[in-house]
Amino acid sequence: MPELPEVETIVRNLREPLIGRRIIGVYVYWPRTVARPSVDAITQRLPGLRIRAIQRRAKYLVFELGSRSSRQPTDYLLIHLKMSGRLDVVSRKRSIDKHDRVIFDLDGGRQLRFNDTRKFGRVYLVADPEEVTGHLGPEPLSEEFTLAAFKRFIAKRSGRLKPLLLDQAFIAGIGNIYADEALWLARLHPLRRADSLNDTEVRALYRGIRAALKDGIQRNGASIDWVYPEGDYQNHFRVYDRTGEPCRRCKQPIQRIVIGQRSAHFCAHCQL
DNA sequence: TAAAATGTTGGGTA
DNA sequence: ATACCCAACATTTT
Repeated sequence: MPELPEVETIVRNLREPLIGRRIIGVYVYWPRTVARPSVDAITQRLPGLRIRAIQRRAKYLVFELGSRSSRQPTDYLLIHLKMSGRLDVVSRKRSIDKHDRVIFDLDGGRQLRFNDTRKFGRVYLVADPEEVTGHLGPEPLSEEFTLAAFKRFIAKRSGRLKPLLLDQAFIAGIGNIYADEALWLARLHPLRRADSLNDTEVRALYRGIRAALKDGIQRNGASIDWVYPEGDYQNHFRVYDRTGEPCRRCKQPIQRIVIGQRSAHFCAHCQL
């Protein structure tokens, strides 16, 4: 479900209740949710570790864990929510939900519950987050992601823009909503070829990507269903989920086509 | 009922 | 190596 802005919002909201808490137990209800090292390993290794910091890399949540003696090597718990993953901090007295997959029991009486209807989400316990995130492209909102850097990356590609934006090895964190929104902002058609863009269009795409993601974060992400309730960006979509509705620039109806097994929404009149 | 859903990966083809 | 298609993962909602 969530893309970069939603995960960023989730991370910001989890810091207050979780940082400083100690994990005292782990319960796994759907073993395949534990990607690595194994169910046995996480249930044995996590208890006793304290949550030192929570960061985001692309769509991954990265929990930095440490024990009391700070000389011990740090462990990292990574969580990818995929399509329907949710993280709830609740009292341990709360009844277990049908879709709770992994529960982290914390000191202080509360629990972090990884709830995931479709079971696509995964947790990883690793010594180095790069083991999981090493293949990802640059963070689009980082300082290193300059226009000059973007020009270098896109110069190596030739495919259609929509799948390219969804390619996490090209840029990390963009999903179906923000890809469509970025292309509308850039006035570029989702089927345009990366190697057909002139300098002005590359710059427009760079700005569109950053603007869409920043706008999403500012509005706490997008909430389309029960999975992620706290956002407001869904009320500001320009194209996503607006098939047939008027383009906010030219009033022509928004089109929906399928590209690479995913829906793409765009304005055929002002995206060329 | 069929289709679609904010995601990723692996296999096969060209 | 890159591009692109399909299937798989699994469940709920429209």
